[in-house]
Amino acid sequence: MDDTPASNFLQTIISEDLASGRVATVVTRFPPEPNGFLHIGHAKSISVNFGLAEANGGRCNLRFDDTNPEKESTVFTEAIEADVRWLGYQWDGEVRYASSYFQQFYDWAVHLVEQGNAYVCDLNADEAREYRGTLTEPGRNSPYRERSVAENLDLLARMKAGEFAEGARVLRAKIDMRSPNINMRDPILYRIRKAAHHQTGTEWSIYPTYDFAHGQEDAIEGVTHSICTLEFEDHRPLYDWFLDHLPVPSRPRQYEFGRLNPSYTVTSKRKLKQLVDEGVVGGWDDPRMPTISGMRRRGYPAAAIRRFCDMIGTTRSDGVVDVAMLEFAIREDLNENAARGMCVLNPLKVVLTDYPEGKVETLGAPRHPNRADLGERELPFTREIYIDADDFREEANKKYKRLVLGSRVRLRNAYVIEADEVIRNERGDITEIRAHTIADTLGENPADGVKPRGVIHWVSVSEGRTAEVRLYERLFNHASPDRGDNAFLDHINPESLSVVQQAWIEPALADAVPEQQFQFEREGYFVADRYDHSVEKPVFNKTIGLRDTWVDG
RNA sequence: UGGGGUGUCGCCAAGCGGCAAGGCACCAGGUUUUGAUCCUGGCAUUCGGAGGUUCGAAUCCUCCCACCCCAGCCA
Repeated sequence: MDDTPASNFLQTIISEDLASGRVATVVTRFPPEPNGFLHIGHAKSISVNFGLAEANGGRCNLRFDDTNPEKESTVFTEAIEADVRWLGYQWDGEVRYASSYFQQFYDWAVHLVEQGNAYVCDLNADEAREYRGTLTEPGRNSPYRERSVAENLDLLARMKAGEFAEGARVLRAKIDMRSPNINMRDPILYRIRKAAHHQTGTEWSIYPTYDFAHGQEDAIEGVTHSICTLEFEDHRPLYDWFLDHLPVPSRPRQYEFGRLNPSYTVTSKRKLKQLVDEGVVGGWDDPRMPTISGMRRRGYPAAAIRRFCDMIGTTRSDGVVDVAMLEFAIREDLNENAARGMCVLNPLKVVLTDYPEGKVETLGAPRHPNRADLGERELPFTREIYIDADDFREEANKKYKRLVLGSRVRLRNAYVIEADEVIRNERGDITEIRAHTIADTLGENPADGVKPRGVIHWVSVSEGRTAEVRLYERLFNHASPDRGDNAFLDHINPESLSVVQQAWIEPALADAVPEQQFQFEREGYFVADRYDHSVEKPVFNKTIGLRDTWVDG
């Protein structure tokens, strides 16, 4: 895709490391905790980590940071692996698990204790908080801080053996309770958890914290550049402290970049879960969700998501990225690759009075206006057709480029027609339009020089098929729904989903395969639903509308 | 009032002492059997603010301001 690595501060660092010989081969890693579904923010992290490795001839690992058994499960590890693969990336070797290093971590904890750099603390959570101090006040030493090495070793072994209740004791590093960086105030290394772990079962009753695990995981795997988001910046001194005090096999370095915050959406796991739990959306992969599986179901091409991640760059500043940029990337990809078809969402029947009853004329139409390689499709034309009700007016000004009584419009890929008459029901609603074709207008302009006002799409009444079409709009009607705590639910767009039960599609569209993407001409991009679509019962999801610059109605 | 960060066009973002890239959005034209695409042009005398250094500053120095992160036995 890209021949030159994107210019950003991380690439600059890597280039220097490679040039100086500090690093021979770049190794990065994408380290999600398997406690939820991946979202657009993770896509950015994936793009950064895999992208940097790829651009520099290195490797990238997929590693599950599974240090907290209570919230994790294999349904998430499986979903995450699928998402990463779908995005188009392949990790180096086997999937890694922090949990497979548990014994090593424990040995290192013993090492720390032996060196006098860690101790078992009996303070409970509330007491520990109190001793920790505040942002502006230093903390105080735990009364258990000066236990002997022997006692600490004994207590740690018994913690591991499961002798103590959850919360009864923890293992802490002995650093500095007066440090202005709260992470350095004797951070917790191990806590007691009796929960079963999805990988290690009941083997362990103590589990390492993120801080005591992450840098060592990187060191074990030979990760050279450990890239995370800005909120971990304060943890870097601790990350380095462990590497300084442990006999680790390599020396990784941590770098941080600014998290991706797209407008009109939320990315906090808690809030996404709330949307699912409260039934605001249909599930984690609802097409309106910013999850990778949601975007996939919505029809966003993986390549467009990757392109978007490249477009926005990688920096240390935090800001809100306009979703218009994501939308641009999606349209750019789909415009290039999606086959065209016609679908009438709001049907209005047109009878071509001069056209023979029962005649079916098979017209050919290109699948793509400027990609001959995609070939043609057959397009049956008949006396009765459907057009969209929005494409007809009894009268209109010159700017209305659709069908108007007494004037002409081109039927896309077919004839120019002229509307003659409107048929109404008892209530006065228009139920049908009578029109006639203009002779010899297949691929030709009318011989009399009277040009049609515009071009509209259509579907044959007898040859067309019906489909369910799900129309999606933004889930939120506020650019920053994430602000505030629960206020985000007040910004839900009540019209984020509307379903057209019986739209009319041209027959060629019924052959669609799940996840196949199309442009329904003049309407937008649509995808055959990954789960619900079938040839017998076609179901399409609206991915995104066409860019619309029509100003006057 | 502790520590760590960030501030360049509406949004994202290059730039790293030599005279403000690019993309998105927007606006104006052209082409067009999709009001799409495509093409052309426009869009920061100014870089959070104020001082200073220098022939020359978005880039260096000083002070100030705004915003973000940190007080889970979460990651």
